[in-house]
Amino acid sequence: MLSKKTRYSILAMVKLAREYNQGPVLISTISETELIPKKFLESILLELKKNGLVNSKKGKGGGYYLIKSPEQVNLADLLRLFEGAIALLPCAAYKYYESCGHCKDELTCGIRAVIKDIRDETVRMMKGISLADIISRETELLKTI
Amino acid sequence: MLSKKTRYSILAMVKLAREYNQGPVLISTISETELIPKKFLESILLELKKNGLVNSKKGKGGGYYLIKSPEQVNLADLLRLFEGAIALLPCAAYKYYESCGHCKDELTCGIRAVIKDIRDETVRMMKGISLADIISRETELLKTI
DNA sequence: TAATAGTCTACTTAATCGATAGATTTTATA
DNA sequence: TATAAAATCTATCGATTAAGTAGACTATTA
Repeated sequence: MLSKKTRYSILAMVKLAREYNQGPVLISTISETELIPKKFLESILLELKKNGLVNSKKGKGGGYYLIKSPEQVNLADLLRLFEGAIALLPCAAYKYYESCGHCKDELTCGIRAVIKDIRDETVRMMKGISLADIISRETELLKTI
Repeated sequence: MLSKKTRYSILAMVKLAREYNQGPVLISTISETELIPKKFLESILLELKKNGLVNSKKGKGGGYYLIKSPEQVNLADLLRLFEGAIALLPCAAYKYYESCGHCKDELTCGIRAVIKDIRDETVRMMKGISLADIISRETELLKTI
């Protein structure tokens, strides 16, 4: 289950994607439309900025905006930022690898092997989902009503 | 990332699967071979028992053993027991559904839609992985050395 | 009737999550 | 150039959960 922090970051990024190329969006606007506690959102946006996903403008007319286009931001990058590894076990992780310390030999560990399979498929799927995909999915679903 | 509890439960279940039909296995044996703190393991095994995955025998010659065959126990069941929902968001969960409280309409929420896709595929994979699969995977890997 | 082995109740400790408060810095514009 | 608007920084807080421990109790079997 994703942490609130990760959820809020997805909500905020989708919101910024909807306003892409329409100037900066206020923290308080995001906070109000997405129902995210403002102070908490502030720290999330700062972290997103530190990691090069968004940029900000201070002062009047300021706010936050996407650096890359909605097509270029995928779920895998976003999740890794706040959740760390995508794999279910550290020994099966790619970017956050750690030994599990339980099996005798990692290379022949059956548990690691199957968890790695799951991770590979999950990462493949997540990399294939961009902010633009989420938005277009939304408009598709609206048509079906 | 899986909790220690879930990891230990997988390790313990795979161990019991290896000893399937060879009589009960002592808690202390599992604790020692799998490097799991004994007292912690006790509570995990009790929970597995309460949920009908294992059974136990008290007194001399006692211990724990699998109720179902290693082919019949899959990762999805095991994970759900200790982690709760497999989905990354409660609104995308099947067995542990909860509203997220952020979108206006769940049925047209793009985030929920893509997270649900990921969940469906994850569950499909996990259901396809049994304790027997993990063990046979291990023997396969041993051949490649 | 001992020894064995699982069961139950109750803590504890540390870490993490989610959130808030308030002071500070930067910037646009009137 | 003063002022209002916004982001930024520092600090802290309470609640919850994760992980693990201690010890008494109960059931079984040789």
